[in-house]
Amino acid sequence: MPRGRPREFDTDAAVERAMGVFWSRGYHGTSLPDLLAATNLSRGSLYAAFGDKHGLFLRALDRYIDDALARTDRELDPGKNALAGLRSCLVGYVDRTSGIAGMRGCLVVATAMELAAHDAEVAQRIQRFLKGMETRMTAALARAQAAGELAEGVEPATAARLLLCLLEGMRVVGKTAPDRALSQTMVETVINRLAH
Amino acid sequence: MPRGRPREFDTDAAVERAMGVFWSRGYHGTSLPDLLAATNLSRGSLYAAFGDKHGLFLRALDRYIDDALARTDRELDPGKNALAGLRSCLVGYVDRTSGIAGMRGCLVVATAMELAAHDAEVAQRIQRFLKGMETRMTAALARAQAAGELAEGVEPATAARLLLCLLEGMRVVGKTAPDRALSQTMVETVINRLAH
DNA sequence: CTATATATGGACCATTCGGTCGTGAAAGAA
DNA sequence: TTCTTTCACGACCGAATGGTCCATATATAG
Repeated sequence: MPRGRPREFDTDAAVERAMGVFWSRGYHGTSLPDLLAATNLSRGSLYAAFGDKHGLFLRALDRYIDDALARTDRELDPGKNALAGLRSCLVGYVDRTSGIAGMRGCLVVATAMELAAHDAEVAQRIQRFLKGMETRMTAALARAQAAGELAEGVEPATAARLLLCLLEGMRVVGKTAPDRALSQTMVETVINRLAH
Repeated sequence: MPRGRPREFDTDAAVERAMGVFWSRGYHGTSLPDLLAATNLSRGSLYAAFGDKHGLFLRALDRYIDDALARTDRELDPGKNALAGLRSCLVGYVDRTSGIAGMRGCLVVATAMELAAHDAEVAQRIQRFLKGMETRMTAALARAQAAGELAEGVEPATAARLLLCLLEGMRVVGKTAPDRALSQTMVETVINRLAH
């Protein structure tokens, strides 16, 4: 059994707060003082717990990706209707890419554009997220197809890639053009075209 | 008539080289020495010509956007068939988001994610690009519809927003998942669904 | 109690940041 | 020629960067 003073701060909470800072400022745009203020940690504690800025960033990115994939798993729960799940997934993105929420953007997309080309550890995580989303949507579309709910000639893999690009594109467009109504009808149109 | 030594360096060429650096490293990831090396300018010359780093960045961003919109104008030339123009536009994005080219990414998308939320001058330019792309595609779709080439129930404005999100999403996905074949069939599928 | 382990806060480090300035060379216009 | 303008080079600036270290306080285990 370990002796001595136990860890007093909540590591997960610190990661979550750091995630918020990286999310709104980007990796290079976030300074150590920014992170110290957000986490309420001292320099020594932060470096002892996470190694360095990059290590903390990876932790935050992992956290973000885990959350996003878990939410998608909930929305595309195989127990529920597949098409309804995809619809709620898309509608969720409409919410997250409209108005103020839309301007917050997406940590994965921002990180992909900022670091993926020069940072293999980051690139691998981005790939994990994108592949994860794509396979989940492919599976949901396949279930919809098996249930006879898909329109003629709709290939699950192809449609999943389309939805993936659509979702990530919404995050980009949502950064400055939060036209909620048009996004909403766009998503409905896509779903209606996919379904029969 | 002006007297004295004439300007010896090509301002536009310097902007273009700076654009390349910002493109691959991002705004915060690009240092003054990076820009000096890329442009072959001295510190004094660069500041005299562009004011500061931010000013040079805006010039580079404007240049990038102008180029992109001009290319789209060429592809969606009203003199040609509208649907064929849209197809070549999408195919061009497949090229630009696959393999090595895909990993280069897009300056507009990267800038939107990195700076748009905190920089009004940047946000306005991102909006100019997105609006410009959307209106051009809306117009092309309207021409296709007028020519009776569009499938039943396809609304130009809605479809244009869909294509806009699709294209920007391809830039994101292309950063790490350069699956050319799937992108290609996805684009073909979309066009075929749009057309009758 | 003592020993151990973990926190804090801040001093401190070398490096790099964006930005300013002055000197001197170079070249066209008068 | 002489004047004027623009360039390159590099020293220089204060501030901020990411990162290390240490003295101290505190709380638990033995």
